[in-house]
Amino acid sequence: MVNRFTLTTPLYYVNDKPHIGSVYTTLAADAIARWQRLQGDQVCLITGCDEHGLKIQRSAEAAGVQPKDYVDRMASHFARLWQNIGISHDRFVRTSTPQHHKLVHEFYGRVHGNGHIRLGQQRGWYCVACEEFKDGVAEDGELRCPIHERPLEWRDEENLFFCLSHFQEPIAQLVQQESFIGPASRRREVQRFVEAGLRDFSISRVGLPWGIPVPQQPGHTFYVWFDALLGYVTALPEPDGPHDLATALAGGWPAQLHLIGKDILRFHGVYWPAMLMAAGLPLPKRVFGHGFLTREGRKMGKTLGNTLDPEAVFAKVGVEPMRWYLLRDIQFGEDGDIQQQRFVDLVNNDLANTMGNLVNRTVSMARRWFANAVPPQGKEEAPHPLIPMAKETTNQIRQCFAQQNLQGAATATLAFAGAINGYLNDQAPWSLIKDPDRKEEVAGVLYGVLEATRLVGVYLQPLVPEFSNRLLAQLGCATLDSHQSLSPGTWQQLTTWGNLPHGQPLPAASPLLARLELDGDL
RNA sequence: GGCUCGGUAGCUCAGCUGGUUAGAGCGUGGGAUUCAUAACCCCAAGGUCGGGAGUUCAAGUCUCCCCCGAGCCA
Repeated sequence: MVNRFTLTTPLYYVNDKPHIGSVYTTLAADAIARWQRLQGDQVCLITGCDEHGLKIQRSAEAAGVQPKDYVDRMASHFARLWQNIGISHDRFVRTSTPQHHKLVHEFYGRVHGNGHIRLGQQRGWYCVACEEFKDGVAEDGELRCPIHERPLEWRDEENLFFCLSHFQEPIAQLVQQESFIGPASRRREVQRFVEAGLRDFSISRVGLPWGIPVPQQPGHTFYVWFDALLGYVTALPEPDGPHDLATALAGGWPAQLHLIGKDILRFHGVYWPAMLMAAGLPLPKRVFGHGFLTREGRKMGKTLGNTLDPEAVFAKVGVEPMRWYLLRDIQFGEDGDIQQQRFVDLVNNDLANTMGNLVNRTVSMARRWFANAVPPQGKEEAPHPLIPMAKETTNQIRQCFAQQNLQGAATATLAFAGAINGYLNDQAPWSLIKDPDRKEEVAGVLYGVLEATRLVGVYLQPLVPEFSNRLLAQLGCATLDSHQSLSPGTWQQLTTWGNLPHGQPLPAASPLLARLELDGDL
């Protein structure tokens, strides 16, 4: 019985091309997905695009194209980027597809049938950029959205409302569970929001053609959020199979994990589970809201002109260095600052020096003194001194991934590599080898170091898969494909000491990663 | 205005239920070494733990007030 693990990134709003924040979420999700596959889980990593709403309709108008053409183009930017940087998603869902429409209708039918939809009047100031009604902004006569600093638009229209208030109690209980919202610091915020009392929210708009029509309500289309969240479910059925709720549910629902930015925590931690309750569907197990990225201490934004264009960054420094930097240096969940100098320092220190050079020096010695192959283990008088730390590291990494602590997994691996380097220096096989009588001892030392290094390569697979595979290949080992599920138990085997066969040929050493020399800005 | 989370070495941060000389990584300075990608290893300098008051035998760690930053809600 295989374990299923469905996880999602947000469905990115295609108002614009992908930005570094979306890349960050997606890289993290990819790392977790790869980890679960390595554990033998049947993983479904869902990403995609959210393509409806007034903002998109207007962007399309501004660009002088039909909304559908506009979103097609934007969605292709996302799809291509994920392809280019090796994201291992299993589904790429788009909310403007007929399959999605069908599912939204079916879902709405259930919620409506269960008595959680009512008609009401929505009056107020609306921010198109947020796609939300704002209240309490009319203090100084300046009717601007506090977030977008754009003028608000007055609305007075008949809307359908989702009766969020029906779920006050169950939602309060849900967000009280420690495991439901992570990290803990953000759970409290949501709790307070719920305690303040849940109010029904409108789920339809009138006069907005670019949206999914509401059944039996001519002129109404669904509010983007109501339709977008359902994309997670739409994504599940096989692309060429039937698209209905039953199939979707059987295909991996509920999700184990929704990975999102902290800005949309409320939608995922409150509105979404209530919607699912209203339809009588199972709830996701966990919602994790990570922090935002700044650059050199400042918010990134078009007005400041300090945004990082993902395509340009990856073209300049490659995927794996940026991936390592983001996952290793930023505590997942907290805000993080991208600093160019630190990026270069860490990539060079960690990837090129500590780990890359470790492989390089080790393989060189083994090849030189042991006929281009892995030496024998030598006399087995006592267990190898690196074994306890190897076991400890294996455990740490498992615990870290279970809590979305990607930084912890990265630094545990790094610490192990550091210990191997230290051990190597203490043993100084390059000195021992000068005494022909001690060659067997040297063999033991080098075998242990090569084997420990192999473990480093295995540990790195979910974090930096390409680098990991170059490392493993340098040791003559089979590479890993973390785009596919391993059979259960394989990870256990991979992380068992002694897996490296002696006599295995070692290819000539070449640097795993060249040190970065950045001139100019990222 | 209410609430939440932060303010610890130059930088990014660890420090659980209060208890020996406050830790790590990066950066900086020095040493050692040559197997290796001027890499690796070792050592050192550097902090009145935002400010103030209090509780306690003892506070970065608890209480109160204030200042600064980020955010949520009004």
